[in-house]
Amino acid sequence: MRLVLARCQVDYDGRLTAHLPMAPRLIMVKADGCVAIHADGGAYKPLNWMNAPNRLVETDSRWTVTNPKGECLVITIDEIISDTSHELGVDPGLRKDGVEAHLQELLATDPTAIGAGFTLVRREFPTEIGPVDLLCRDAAGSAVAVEVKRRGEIDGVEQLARYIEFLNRDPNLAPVRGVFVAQEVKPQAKVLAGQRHIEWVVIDYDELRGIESPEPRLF
Amino acid sequence: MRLVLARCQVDYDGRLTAHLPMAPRLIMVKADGCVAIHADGGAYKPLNWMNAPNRLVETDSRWTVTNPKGECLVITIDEIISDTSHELGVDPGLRKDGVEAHLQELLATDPTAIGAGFTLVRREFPTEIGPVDLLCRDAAGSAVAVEVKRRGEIDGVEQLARYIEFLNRDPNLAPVRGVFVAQEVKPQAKVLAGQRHIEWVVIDYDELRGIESPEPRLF
DNA sequence: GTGTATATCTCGGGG
DNA sequence: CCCCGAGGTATACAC
Repeated sequence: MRLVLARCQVDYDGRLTAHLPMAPRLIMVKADGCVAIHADGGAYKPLNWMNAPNRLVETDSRWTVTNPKGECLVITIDEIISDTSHELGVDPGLRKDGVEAHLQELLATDPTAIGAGFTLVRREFPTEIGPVDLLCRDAAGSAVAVEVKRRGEIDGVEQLARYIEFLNRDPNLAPVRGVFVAQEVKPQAKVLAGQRHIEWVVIDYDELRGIESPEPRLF
Repeated sequence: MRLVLARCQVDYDGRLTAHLPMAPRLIMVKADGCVAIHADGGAYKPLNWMNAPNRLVETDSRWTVTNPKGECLVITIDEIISDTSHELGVDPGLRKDGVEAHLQELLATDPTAIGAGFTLVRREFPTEIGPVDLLCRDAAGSAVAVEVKRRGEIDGVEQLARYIEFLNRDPNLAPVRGVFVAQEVKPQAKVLAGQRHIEWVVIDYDELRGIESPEPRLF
């Protein structure tokens, strides 16, 4: 990883055009050739960047980064404050927990958290337009399509509505209920769900995890 | 901006839990207090990060970053390879051009670029499920909901269809036409638009800009 | 490669 | 403050 602190101006021309006036910034060049320009604020986003793969041509005062898609980043350097390189090696990678997949897994194990008497038919139940997260049967034996999200927004409701539309073509399933399950359901999503006759359930991830794998107790 | 190259292990507990095993990485601490951990690949995303505002407590071998939302990042440091700080000052900021907002603005100024005889009723016309980009009247006086995108994809058509569905409940507006406007409309979006009885128009951003603010000519 | 769904999305605007 | 939509979204994964 090469770290260059420099007073520089940056011009990007590609999916849009963008311009950064001359100022001191950090230029990061990583082992895979990608380039990012960071200001001294905002953890996440670089001001400008070019992802790998790309080609970096460097002269004294001008770096030109081009990629196969025809995008181009030009860094005009006024003054280099510091220029260092370090060998870091390949990162062993990140382990995550708590994402949607895990939520779906927990609900598959115990569908009663979605509705009393619910039983699981299948996870990732296939339809023509993609798999439904969970297909269940309710206490009365009716089919229920379940869409699981961490944050329930409007497009998730739309997605579930499409699945239900296709599932209802199967006479063995129709009529299919729809339940939208999330840790949080946005107001607009609730409105649209109402319109589409889709029910929604808010579940607590920590609680669900607690029920599924209760803390071992001494007594 | 402080740049620390170190062999470190990182544990995040907040919106999810995540773990990075011990390895050499770059730790970036910016002037606003935010922290980002970068590996030597992938321009854009840090492996782990904490956005401002937050509090950094530092001992020899352990940095603890906490924020008001209760998220927590712990960096366990095995060995510091390099630790430098630089004063960069506030960045003058990025100028962008070509984005959707500007497109919408141009079309609001001259809705005839969407359809002959079109007049603007309102930009960001509110509905229960969010604002429509433009509400117009066509030459015959019928209401037209317009969705503006840079790249017209399937979800943009869905979005417009939803708006129309809600607008049609208003007897002063119904029946509402829908026009999907973009610099480029993907084939799938065209197919769905056809199904939903939504028209689509491809507009040329440069041309539109030329019409709105023509180049001064010498003759 | 294209298309789809997710993200600790981030970021900015409007109520 | 929350809610919502855009992003040069990036990124992973299926087909």
